[in-house]
Amino acid sequence: MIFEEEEMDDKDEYFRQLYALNDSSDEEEDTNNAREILKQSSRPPSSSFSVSSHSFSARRSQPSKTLGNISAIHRTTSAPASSTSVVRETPLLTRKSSKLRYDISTPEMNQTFSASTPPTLSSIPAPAPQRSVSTSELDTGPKLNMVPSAGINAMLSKPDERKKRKRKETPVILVPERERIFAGKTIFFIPPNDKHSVREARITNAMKYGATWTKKWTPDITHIIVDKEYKFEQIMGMLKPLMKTDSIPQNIILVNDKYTVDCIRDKILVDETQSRYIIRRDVPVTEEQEIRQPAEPRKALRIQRRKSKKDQDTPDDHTQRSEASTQSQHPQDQPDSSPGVWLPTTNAEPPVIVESPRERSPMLDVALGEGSELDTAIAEIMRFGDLPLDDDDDEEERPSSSEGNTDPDHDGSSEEDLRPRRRTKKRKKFQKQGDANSAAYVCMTGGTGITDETNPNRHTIQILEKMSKYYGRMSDTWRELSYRKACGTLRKQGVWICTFDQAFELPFIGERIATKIEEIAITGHLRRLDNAELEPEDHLLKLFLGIYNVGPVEASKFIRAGYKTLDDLRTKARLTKCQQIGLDHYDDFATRIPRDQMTALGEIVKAMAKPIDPDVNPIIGGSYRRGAKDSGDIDFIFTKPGTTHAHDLHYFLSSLVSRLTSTGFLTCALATPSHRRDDDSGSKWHGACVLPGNPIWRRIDFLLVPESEIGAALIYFTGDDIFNRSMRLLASRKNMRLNQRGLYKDLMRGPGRLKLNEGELVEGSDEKRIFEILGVPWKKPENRICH
DNA sequence: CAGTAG
DNA sequence: GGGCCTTACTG
DNA sequence: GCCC
Repeated sequence: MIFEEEEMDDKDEYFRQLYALNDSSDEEEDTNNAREILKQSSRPPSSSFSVSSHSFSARRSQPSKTLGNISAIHRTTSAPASSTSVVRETPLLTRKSSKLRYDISTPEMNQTFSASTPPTLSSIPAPAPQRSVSTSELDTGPKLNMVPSAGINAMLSKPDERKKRKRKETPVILVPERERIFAGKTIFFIPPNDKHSVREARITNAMKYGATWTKKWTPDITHIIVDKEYKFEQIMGMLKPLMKTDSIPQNIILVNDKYTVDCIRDKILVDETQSRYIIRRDVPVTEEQEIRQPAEPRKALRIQRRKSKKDQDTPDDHTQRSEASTQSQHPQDQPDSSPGVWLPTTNAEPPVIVESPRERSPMLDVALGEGSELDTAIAEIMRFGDLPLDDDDDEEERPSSSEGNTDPDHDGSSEEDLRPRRRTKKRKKFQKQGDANSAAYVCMTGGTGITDETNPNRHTIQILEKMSKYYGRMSDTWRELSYRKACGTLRKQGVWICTFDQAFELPFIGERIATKIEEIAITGHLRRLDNAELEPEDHLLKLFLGIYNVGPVEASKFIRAGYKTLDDLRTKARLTKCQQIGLDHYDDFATRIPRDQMTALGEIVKAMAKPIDPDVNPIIGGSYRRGAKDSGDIDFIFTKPGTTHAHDLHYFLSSLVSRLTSTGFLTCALATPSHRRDDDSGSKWHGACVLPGNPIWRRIDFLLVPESEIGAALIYFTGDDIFNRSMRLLASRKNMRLNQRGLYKDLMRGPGRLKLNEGELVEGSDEKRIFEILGVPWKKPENRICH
């Protein structure tokens, strides 16, 4: 499988070509594709909600930090396995190892990659690239075809420009032609991506042995290889929309993930009808039974938990109920119409797992360390798969796993295995010190810089965000908050979260949201939301809430008053001045500001500020500082060296406002420091502005910040608000207080965190110091996106 | 004070 | 069972 | 809704 010495020169180019192929099938595409599949499933397989990956929870619930799990890796690496000694799984191990910078025992591979593997951080997508994914792109998505040797030879003859492309994938090295057992075979993997390290290895291996890997449904598919956690019904739910038939064509071999491994081991296309390759069916359960068919005792607790609380909801219990009812579908609803053809033995018992040591279990654990470690860790996990592939044999590895613990918490390791599931895990994993559990503070982990465009969970996030907004409209503050936090968690995941178990393990995702995540992953949408947005009042609420200075209370009043349109409000409703403006420019304020316009607005203000006081330093905060590609409004922070009070800058603000107003840049004032309290509190100015040549009014905020408070102010006005709130909560748990002016210590709080004194100012001017003092790993603005 | 916004 | 950020401004 |  390794090239001869004389071929080495060409190898780089060969790799380059392969990389090109791999790259083109990167991230967004395959996850998108995967989702497309699910999305097209008009009706989720009834069993879908009972599918869970036990293996996953099993592995995930182990407290060890996989990234630090050296021993496990080595063990696997050095244990060639009895039954699987065949295939060289080295690519996987090598890949992991190189990423993790562990030395491993595969010299030739090492030499190939250790030097060229880019630093982990470089694999984080740039914050702002706007890579839009079009469906056409998907449809025409390149297909990896490693088969034609002529093409390969052609590739091999271009040794130049080898450095142009960054290597990010393990190259596929074809075995000698006669050994290519999969030559001419086109394989469709489920899930149709290589985001999971083990699946990736499987795909790579298959390609090494001549397979063509396709991510989209094509007529020439010969094999479908399914990850073992998928049940038959679930697969059919995914495939039917693709195939446009109710059954899998007879010429297609559908088998589980053992198949390719065995084929490669035996160097032959093994008999696919063996029971060990059969995709399991869901064991039918009665309605009364737990939806998630417990297959392991470990699950018992969760089941109990799921059953337990049937809510004390007030605002939306009707929908809650409907939601619950829709969930209890019966697996047997699912028509057994599914084809028997490809299933050699219908309803065969799940094959006994014979295999033992396979590829090492993927490192799915979100090792959320702290400090710079965090980003590295996140970068690491981003490469790994989205689904558990291993189970069964994971258990044994556990003890050793817990030793290679890179996590900051060294305490309480005793309880880990006793504590069932995530209680243990979440706490262990994120806990940092006694008083402040990091899991509760998003600010500890921040964002990853994974952009919306490339995030494998972006579709889920979109829907959950809609849920959040829906609850916001319903004035259900806390559910709104919960959903936003859950979105923040998902946003940080580099892998597609598509099962309940996966989701449930994550911070801020409880059973209810986890259930929804799975539903979204499988069906592509959320019935709860579909219903919610059908509510007639919701439409109006959404409409009225779009008005600046109209919140849930006002909007509800409008609705109760019988207003149906914005025109109704214009003509009939009594509005405040600000609301009037908000209404007049309803569409304007709803329009996002592209980043280049943000910059342009910034230049105008800066140009105006300069002559007033060249020492004043204008900073654009908000989402712009976080690197957003567009923003809802523009925030300016004005600070000046030597200042200690906002008052020191009042002259500047009034001059600036007056000048900008006279040029027509500022179009109105919405909230300005009225000196009703004549302390120097008036430090902010809200209004609207226009970019010359553009009629759209934009919301603009000015904030005066003395130099002594600039650090705290930057934090505050950079946000995002979830990040801020979490940071402040963390501060308060440490008997401190964080606001836009500074970080204060020795704060006394009474019952209900009631503030008893002001506390003593510890830091206000240095943004990083505030992070430090709070024990929060420094986050660049673009990594503070938490909602 | 409630409501809204940041 | 209770907390869930904190401050500023408006009317 | 999640977390303690």
